[in-house]
Amino acid sequence: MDRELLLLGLLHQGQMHGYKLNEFIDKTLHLCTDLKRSTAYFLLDKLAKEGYVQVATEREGHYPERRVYALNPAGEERFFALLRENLGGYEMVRYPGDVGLAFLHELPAGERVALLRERRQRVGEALDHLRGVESGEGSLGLVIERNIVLLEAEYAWLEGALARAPLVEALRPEGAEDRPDAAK
Amino acid sequence: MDRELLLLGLLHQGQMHGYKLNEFIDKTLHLCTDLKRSTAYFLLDKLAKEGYVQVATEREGHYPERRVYALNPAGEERFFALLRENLGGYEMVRYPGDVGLAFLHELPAGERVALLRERRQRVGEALDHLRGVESGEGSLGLVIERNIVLLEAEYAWLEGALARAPLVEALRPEGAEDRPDAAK
DNA sequence: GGGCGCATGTAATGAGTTACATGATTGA
DNA sequence: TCAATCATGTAACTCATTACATGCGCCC
Repeated sequence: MDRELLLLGLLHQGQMHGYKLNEFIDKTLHLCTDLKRSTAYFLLDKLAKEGYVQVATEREGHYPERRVYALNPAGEERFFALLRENLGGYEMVRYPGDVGLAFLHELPAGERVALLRERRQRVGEALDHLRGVESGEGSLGLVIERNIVLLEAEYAWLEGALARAPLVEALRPEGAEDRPDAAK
Repeated sequence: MDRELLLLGLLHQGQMHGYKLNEFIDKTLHLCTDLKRSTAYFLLDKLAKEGYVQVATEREGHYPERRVYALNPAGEERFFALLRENLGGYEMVRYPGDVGLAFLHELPAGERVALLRERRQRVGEALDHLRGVESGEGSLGLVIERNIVLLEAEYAWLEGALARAPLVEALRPEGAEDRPDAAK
């Protein structure tokens, strides 16, 4: 649903053809979505079928024909409905990294520290990258800011976890080997 | 892939049949996964076909037959491989809520504040819920802790955004109405 | 005797991705 | 002339979910 919100939102700023839209998403919105080209084309057609956008074909010079999508009143309404739903709610996100954490105690202390350090490194890289992105227009700055804050929290937590890493030793099931994989 | 890691990890603590496994996931692991019953059964069979787990059927009393899954050496190896991959890496998560934020400027200031407050409320509720969960055994405490930290960061950021909300006014495109939806 | 718990599955559906197909134009 | 850009799409596939089907045992 957030993908449709994204498309409706972009069209709300002004009509556009699919290619331009995809370009814009790839270049400046890769932060808040990973919507793929084919999916965008598909969803645009879907939105057209559902009566939220009007389609017109145009051509410039001898380039291939373009399908230009524009929001109609129903689409406008839908946009604001989805926007309000999105902003007013919060759905808990699942971090795949949590699964690994849940089994951290299965590894020997040395490796635990090494792997968490590696993760911290990756988080640091992502953070550096994000800090290098300039905010652009609209509320995009908010999105960047929020992601930075969240990554910083992630980083800080990893720091703390690393500092306490040896203490987690106590959590290991008794009788566990120090190199469980080498036990073959 | 993290779903398979989860199953392998659970089986690493000891053999189990599907029903028990699902029960455990529903009861104590709903924090780090949303793996569904059918999916678990399916994946267990898949892991068996791929040669990572052995299956045996047993029955207790006159209850339905159970399929008991147990890790074999290949599965053990796979578990540690996936675990290392998971812990050592970090993949950027996409928050659906970011899409809404990216279009925040399309709403009148009053509504922006109201909606962000609502979101903050939801985050607060999730936080309260998480704080009430006791950590249990293994490294599960880490997962809970991390999720609390991240939610706190989310909450704090929303506080900040709310405090600055009127300032975002300047970001709105010139000529925008104050109630864009009512403009019909 | 009726409903819940035990225990496993299948079938249909959906959302999204990957890979592929097409064909003209522009620039090196 | 070779590659990249412009522009759109289809088909096959993966992954996961929902809903449904089954059937015995246990307890009230």
